[in-house]
Amino acid sequence: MIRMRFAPSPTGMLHVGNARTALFNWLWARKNNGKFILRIEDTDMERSKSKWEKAILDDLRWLGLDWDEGPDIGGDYGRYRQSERLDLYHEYASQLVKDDLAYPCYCTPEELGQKRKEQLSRKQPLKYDGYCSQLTNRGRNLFKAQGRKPTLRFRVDGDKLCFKDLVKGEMEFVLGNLGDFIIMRSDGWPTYNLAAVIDDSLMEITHIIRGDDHLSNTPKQILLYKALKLYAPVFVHIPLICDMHNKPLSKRYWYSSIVQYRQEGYLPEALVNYLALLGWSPKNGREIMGIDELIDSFALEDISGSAAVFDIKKATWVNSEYIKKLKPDDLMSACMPYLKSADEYAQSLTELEPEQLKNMLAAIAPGLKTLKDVSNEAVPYLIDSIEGILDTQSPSFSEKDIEVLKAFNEKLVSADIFRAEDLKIILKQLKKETGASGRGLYLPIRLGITGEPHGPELFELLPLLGKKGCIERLKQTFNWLDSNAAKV
RNA sequence: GUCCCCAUCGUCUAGUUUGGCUUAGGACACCGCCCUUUCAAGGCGGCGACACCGGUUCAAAUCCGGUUGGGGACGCCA
Repeated sequence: MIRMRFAPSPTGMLHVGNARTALFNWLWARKNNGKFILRIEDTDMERSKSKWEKAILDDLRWLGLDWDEGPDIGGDYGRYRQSERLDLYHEYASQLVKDDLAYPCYCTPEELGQKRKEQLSRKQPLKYDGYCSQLTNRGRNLFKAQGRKPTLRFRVDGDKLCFKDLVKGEMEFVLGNLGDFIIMRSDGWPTYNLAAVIDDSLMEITHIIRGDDHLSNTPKQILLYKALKLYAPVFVHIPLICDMHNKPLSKRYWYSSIVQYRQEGYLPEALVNYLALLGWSPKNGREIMGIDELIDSFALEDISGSAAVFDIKKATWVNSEYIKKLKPDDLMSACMPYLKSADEYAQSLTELEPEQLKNMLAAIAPGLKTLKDVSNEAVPYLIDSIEGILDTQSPSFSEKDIEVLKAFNEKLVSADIFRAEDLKIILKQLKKETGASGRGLYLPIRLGITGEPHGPELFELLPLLGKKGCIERLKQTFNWLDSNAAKV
């Protein structure tokens, strides 16, 4: 049974990088009919907040990355918050002390900082000098008498350590430049390395897919697995995601946290699709892939070894592809929240007849990059009054344009029915009578009816507005022109 | 300072394991054309890369060494 995990620390929003890590783990679990476990690594009491845990869970759900075991639903492998597993860490840590594989260290953070500074200025490798590893009982008692609370350090022993990483290949680390490291804090809480090792082993995690910033932690962890006689998982270190300056993605950019994508109108399936393409690509070269296809073609051997730059333009393109594929009903319900939270124009759309709104949205869908665009794209075509738009857009009409508009208005008034075919005939006649064609014909009509120079196909739009709607809008435009004579 | 990772178009990448099939393929972006008697959408096309130096070889993007560049780790963060 393949058991994968995602183990975020609740110290902030779910980021794009973490989301991709979660996704890869999830994909591998689902592909192998394995389990996907969510574990909260909240051993940093200072920074961990339950509101962040909640936010992360929300984002994962939104992305569609569901878990089989986790803090909210439990599971057969015990508690899923590290803060609730303290007894386990103590148990294993005291075992290490008993075996003399770990020892109490009384150095204070200040002293350690000082030592580090000196090593740096002497251009020496940065590592713990092992001072407390030599401590006699008397020395220990002396520190205790001072009221110092010790940390626990793991004794690093041996000359080198090898392991295989599924992406990076055979790894070899020289242990000589690794100092004894802290596994238990002076306040009795474990550090990341200890807690993660114990949990991954007890939870029988088979593969760990994580960012390659953890690559140099891995030797420490393997040392711990060995010392604790615990089973170690397979390591898969994936490259980081960078911004356009080639720095690991930071919160500096709005698009680095997942929650932003909800607000900006990205579809979760689209984001998942794009994220999957960052550092991985399928053998067949396909790019737009639904979740099932993603699961089907995902393979660890196709993960790239080099860092990827997050390209918001491509992410947006993927999103627009997904919007185009939406069925009218789904499109409408997907757009609704964005219409409701937009300005009053957009809100008035939500009161339209569902059928009419659906048709309108379908007409503008091909031009949407994000769902949020819907308010900008749709409003000008759907509201009854375009006076506000005319005031803000202030389109300019030539004399010829106005002539065309007036002629168009007359044709409309005398038109029997008004469908796309009727419109075509009307325009044909208009062209003949006014001599206007192409841009000279279409643009004034678009402006006169919508106030905007861009928008969906007129042949779809105008029939939806209806004869009455078009005439009403033209009337508004004529009025606007009269009161803005200077602009004509 | 020490250790580790990475290096193909502006970006994501294919090709690298098993050297020739590659005038290095695809996608985004950009540009142009076509379609639609408009914009967008759509179709077609263009631009555009093997970081550098050496070695091995009949042959190297592909193997080896070095250089440079970028990133990571060295924390009582994860």
